[in-house]
Amino acid sequence: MRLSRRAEDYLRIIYEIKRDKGYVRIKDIALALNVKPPSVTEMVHKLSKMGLLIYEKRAYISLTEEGEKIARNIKDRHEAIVKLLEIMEVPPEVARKDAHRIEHIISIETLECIKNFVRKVRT
Amino acid sequence: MRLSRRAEDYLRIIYEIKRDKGYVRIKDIALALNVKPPSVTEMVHKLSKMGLLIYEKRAYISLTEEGEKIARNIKDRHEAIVKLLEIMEVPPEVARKDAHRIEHIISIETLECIKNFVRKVRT
DNA sequence: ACACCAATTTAGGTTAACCTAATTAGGAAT
DNA sequence: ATTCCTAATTAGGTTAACCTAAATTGGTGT
Repeated sequence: MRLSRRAEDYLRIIYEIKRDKGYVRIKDIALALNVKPPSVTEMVHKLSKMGLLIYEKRAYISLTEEGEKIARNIKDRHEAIVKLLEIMEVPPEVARKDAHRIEHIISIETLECIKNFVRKVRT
Repeated sequence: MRLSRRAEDYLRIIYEIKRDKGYVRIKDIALALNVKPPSVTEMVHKLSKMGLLIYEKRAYISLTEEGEKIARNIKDRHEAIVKLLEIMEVPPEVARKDAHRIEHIISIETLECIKNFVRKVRT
């Protein structure tokens, strides 16, 4: 079954917090996504049930292989879009913000075209 | 108050149906957006309360100035994005589909940059 | 005038994602 | 051992956008 945009956000943020901080807790996610802890608990349970992360009550959170794969895929999309927006001279903070929204919704085909385009122009 | 993405979809579709067909009814919108009539009735009431369209029970639907302005703005965004994707050699149907999602979420700044870029490259 | 039909509305769900307020758990400090 | 604090959970809403099933309406044909 297809993941919701929001679920993808959670996975990406968990991946980034892990990378930057070494461990991930409910609070960190809530802070990063600007939501309240109960919302995080709820989503984390859902993702856990889907086999995308491991979570035991009041413990640290870690992504499964599957979950990490998805998170990295989203980041990949993100980076391609940011580069594209940079080429178009969008100011960096705006580019980051917009990329975070666009990353969830473009098709694979479009993503590939963007990557090619960036590669070509970038020489 | 800010419009939801979905509300923008309704406005754009109403605008297009009006242009192509001359009049707009609940059924037409339901068909175009692939939702059931009760959902349309509900949203149309909401948009009517917001002053974006005129609707009396079982009558035709028409946009107000304000509503039409928004609808045209969305279409404007759409076209800019489609052109951009075309430059990147995204197949037309894919471009249209992705543009419909992207049009709702990019910032004005990014939109302006896209327009400039398209203008520049297009020469 | 009546009966029928297609379009619409009403009534009453569902789901995803959020929230607040109140409770519980576990670790640190006295 | 008790207290305290922070983090997390539970319980119980809310909102937006959808749905199905049933009732209503307005126009058409006889």
